Amino acid sequence: MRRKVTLKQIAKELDVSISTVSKSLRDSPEISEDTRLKVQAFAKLYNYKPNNIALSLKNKKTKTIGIIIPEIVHHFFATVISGIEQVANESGYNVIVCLSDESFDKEVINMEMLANGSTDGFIMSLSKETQQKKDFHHLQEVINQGMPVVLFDRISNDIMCDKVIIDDQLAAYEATNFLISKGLKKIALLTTVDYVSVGKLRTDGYLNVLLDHGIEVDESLIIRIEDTEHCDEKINELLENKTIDAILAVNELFAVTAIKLAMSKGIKIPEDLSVVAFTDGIISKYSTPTITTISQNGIKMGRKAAEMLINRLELEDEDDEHYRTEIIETNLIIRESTKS
Amino acid sequence: MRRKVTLKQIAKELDVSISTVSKSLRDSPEISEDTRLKVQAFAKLYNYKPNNIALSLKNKKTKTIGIIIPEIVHHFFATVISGIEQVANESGYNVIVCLSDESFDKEVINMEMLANGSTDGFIMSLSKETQQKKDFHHLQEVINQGMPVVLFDRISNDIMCDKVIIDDQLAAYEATNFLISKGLKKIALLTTVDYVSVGKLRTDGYLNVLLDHGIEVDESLIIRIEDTEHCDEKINELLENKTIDAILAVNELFAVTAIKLAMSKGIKIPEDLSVVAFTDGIISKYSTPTITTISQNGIKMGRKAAEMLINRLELEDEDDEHYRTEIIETNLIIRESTKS
DNA sequence: AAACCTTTCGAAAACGTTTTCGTGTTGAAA
DNA sequence: TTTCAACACGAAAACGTTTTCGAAAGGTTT
Repeated sequence: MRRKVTLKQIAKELDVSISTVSKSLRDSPEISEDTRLKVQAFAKLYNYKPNNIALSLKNKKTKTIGIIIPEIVHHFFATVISGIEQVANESGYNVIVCLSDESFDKEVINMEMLANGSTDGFIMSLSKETQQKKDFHHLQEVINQGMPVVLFDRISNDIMCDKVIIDDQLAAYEATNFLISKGLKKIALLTTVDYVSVGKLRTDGYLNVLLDHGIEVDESLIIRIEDTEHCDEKINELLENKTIDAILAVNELFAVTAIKLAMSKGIKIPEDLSVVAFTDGIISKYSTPTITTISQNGIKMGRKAAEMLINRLELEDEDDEHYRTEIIETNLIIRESTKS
Repeated sequence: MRRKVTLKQIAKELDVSISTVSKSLRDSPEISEDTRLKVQAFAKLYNYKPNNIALSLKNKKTKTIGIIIPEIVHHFFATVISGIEQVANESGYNVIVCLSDESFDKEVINMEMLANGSTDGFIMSLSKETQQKKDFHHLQEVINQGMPVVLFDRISNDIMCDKVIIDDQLAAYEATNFLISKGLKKIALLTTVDYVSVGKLRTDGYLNVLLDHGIEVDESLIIRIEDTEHCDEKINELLENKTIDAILAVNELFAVTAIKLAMSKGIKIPEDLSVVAFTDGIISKYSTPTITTISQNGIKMGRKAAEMLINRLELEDEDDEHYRTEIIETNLIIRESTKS
């Protein structure tokens, strides 16, 4: 068990000062070639690598990005992390991941843990509970301390910081418009409860397009699903009591569940019922039929978020109070679940 | 912008020494109640929290676990991280995630980065390239330095450390046995190239069960798929040239692809062809038909790995050279893709 | 020989903690 | 009054770096 070697140990071995060793390894011109080479050779032999913690303490920079997301077992969030990690890696940053499990308290705890020196900044997506409570003091605190924060997907307009989102409202509008253009009129919406920011926006887009086409909104076609447990039940209710042409679902799970239930009732997809879902993930690509989706490029979202954060970290301009909101374009990926 | 307050600042404000402040906050009996309360009140007012980096440097412990996995956009790995994070969180540890992208070099770089003080130990799953090259010097180095390492899923017997796996061979044996018990004989195997440890083991299990039942092994029924690009092609070839009863696939993707291709050829599942897949993920649960799988509980695997690592970290027994290999039980989840 | 410059190195501070040890003050016991 | 313990606090080291500044040694210029 050969423990890591430090500058001090090298200095002692070679009978020089710590400063000399440090300078030698950083190729300082202050040091004669003789000693420089000697030190470098010795350091290489013992595989010296500077201690990151000591560097962090000295430089007041950790080269680490904190990511706080509701959950990781969710394809979209996994792709975002992947995107973040890509550009973080390119710039010599590490990422430390914390999960809030959709809990406000866990979000706060994690944030406070990481804020005490562990990271240089945050990239996060708000938990459901946080969005519901509208309590953002933990974010505000961190921002006030001068740590940059980038929010993505589940954001809040109450927080002044950089953001990266998709235009949920527009995407919902266009997707619904696509269905209407196929001659479909009775379009149901499977969405979440309104306090989830993206659910609300997608619902708004759906409502707007109906309005613009002079289609009367039938509130009973809008199903707000709180938790996935009651998903089946509520969708069943819809399918049995209403005759509908099409479904817009705010996520893959709602869509695939609806398709399965419909097919089991003898409803043909897409002949009798067209389905479009948000979030282009694994399920849509591999289910039968494959599902037409609104792509929500998580990789790109993660990359952009990381770029914005690192940009702010490297810019020592301190307080550039000009926050940006980047919008990642979506596009409709047409597959088998919609009429052609 | 109110920066974080330090002991030194509090000491200056209150006109006491740094030590007094530190001791007061840690409720040391050395300090009089007067000053103790005064300091604590002041600290609370300014929301003092000790700096993690400074603590790490002092204690030579970071309370951070390094996770290095091939990729995160993969349901199984995401669940493992989730499991790790659960117990890490319970014990006050953070996790820092690095992705190797199946590349040996990235694995080495990430490991060296984290090994220089950033983490107390590692939990990892080897990249394909690493398993192919059989070069584990980076792992050995870290272990020699006294940092504990726990390998999961993609492991190597050449490395002496704690491990947590499923019994791939047994699971493959039992799954194939299940197919045979349904009267199926011509069972194809969709597997990976042999250097992927789990692929090899699953193949072995498949071979053993055929041997035990006196079924002749038809090498042309064993399809070794290197990259997912040629997946379709190779499976098509199999379906067209051979008549088979059943398929055992070493992952969900191979299984769902095979099912789709088979159905497009008019082959009925499960009447004409039964399919069993390794890794119980999202796809199997939501595809049509749903797929019978061998559950590989990622959460449990992650939890166990984290427990083993933290155990070693907290045990200051130093070198307990007695390494364990934990086996997570699997079970067959029977769904629609197999005959009943 | 005096003054000065260059080269080469070391001492020390700094980052923010914790902890050991020393020390001054007070009160009580001798 | 002296002695001693208890109490309350501060100085300093330590963790591992980097960097500023000072200084010794040697050589060069007047």
